Amino acid sequence: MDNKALLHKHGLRITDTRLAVLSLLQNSSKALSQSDVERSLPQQADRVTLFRVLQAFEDAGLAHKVMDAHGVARYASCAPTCSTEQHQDSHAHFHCTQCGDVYCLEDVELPKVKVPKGFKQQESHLEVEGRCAACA
Amino acid sequence: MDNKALLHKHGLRITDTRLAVLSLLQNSSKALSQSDVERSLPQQADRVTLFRVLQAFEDAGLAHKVMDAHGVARYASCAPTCSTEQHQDSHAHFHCTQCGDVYCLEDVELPKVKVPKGFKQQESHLEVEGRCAACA
DNA sequence: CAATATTTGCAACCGACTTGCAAATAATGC
DNA sequence: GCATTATTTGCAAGTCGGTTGCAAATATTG
Repeated sequence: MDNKALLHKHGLRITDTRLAVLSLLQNSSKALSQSDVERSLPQQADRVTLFRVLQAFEDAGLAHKVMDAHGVARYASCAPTCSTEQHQDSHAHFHCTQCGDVYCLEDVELPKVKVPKGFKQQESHLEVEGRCAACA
Repeated sequence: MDNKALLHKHGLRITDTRLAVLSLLQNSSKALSQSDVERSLPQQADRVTLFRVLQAFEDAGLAHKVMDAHGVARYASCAPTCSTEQHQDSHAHFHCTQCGDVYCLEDVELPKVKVPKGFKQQESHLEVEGRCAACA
């Protein structure tokens, strides 16, 4: 399925910016921040637009958001099984504490955890911190 | 050991603000953001001072920092075994995606993870997301 | 109590995030 | 293809957390 169909399937209108951001995410090995996207985008687009595009992707289940070590949001394209209702996101992430880059790691089996009474568990991920190859 | 001695042991001068922030962290079941601290502090203190106090605590191994679901730094007092060189922080945290509160969970055994060549692993923690009792 | 090193408060700045609103544009039906 | 409608975009502007430089206040030491 091409990306136009993918956008349509998730109820989003097809625009140049959305198509470009979507392929950017799909072709990246790392999770990208909004300013990463802004810098790498072939065309130029307003920051607010990029903010809303990424937000729309997350809401639509096209991307998920992960906070980097500096508290900045980064986005990575979702597995095809993600939907609006249920993000499939139980993998592990590596966070470089120096440059802030976030990498998806191989899937690992996460331990089950007890939460206090009344708490609702949704998803969980393992966060590994350290230095990436470039910063180590 | 009282908190004055604790500060001294970690190489920090004893000030009213530091003592107050330290007990605040020790008596909280949740990790506190800088503005949480500012609001809960019996005395008033400049936000820059609180920023630096929390930063000093982290550097000294008196508190650790964890990012909440909104990318805001939150601090929790360290186990007595923490030091400047090595934070003991392999437990799990619960992040409420609505109010942003962060709770420490019981210790769990974390799975070992392979990281790409050249990457240096430092610490890792399990992040469980969902809604806390108040928000669910 | 004096000398010194640290800590504090203030002003000020940065970057990420966010909203309201009007203009531009994609989708829909004819 | 064209008009209508609902969405998306860009701009202005504001919020908030994080951060630094510097001078005044304060803790420690002898």
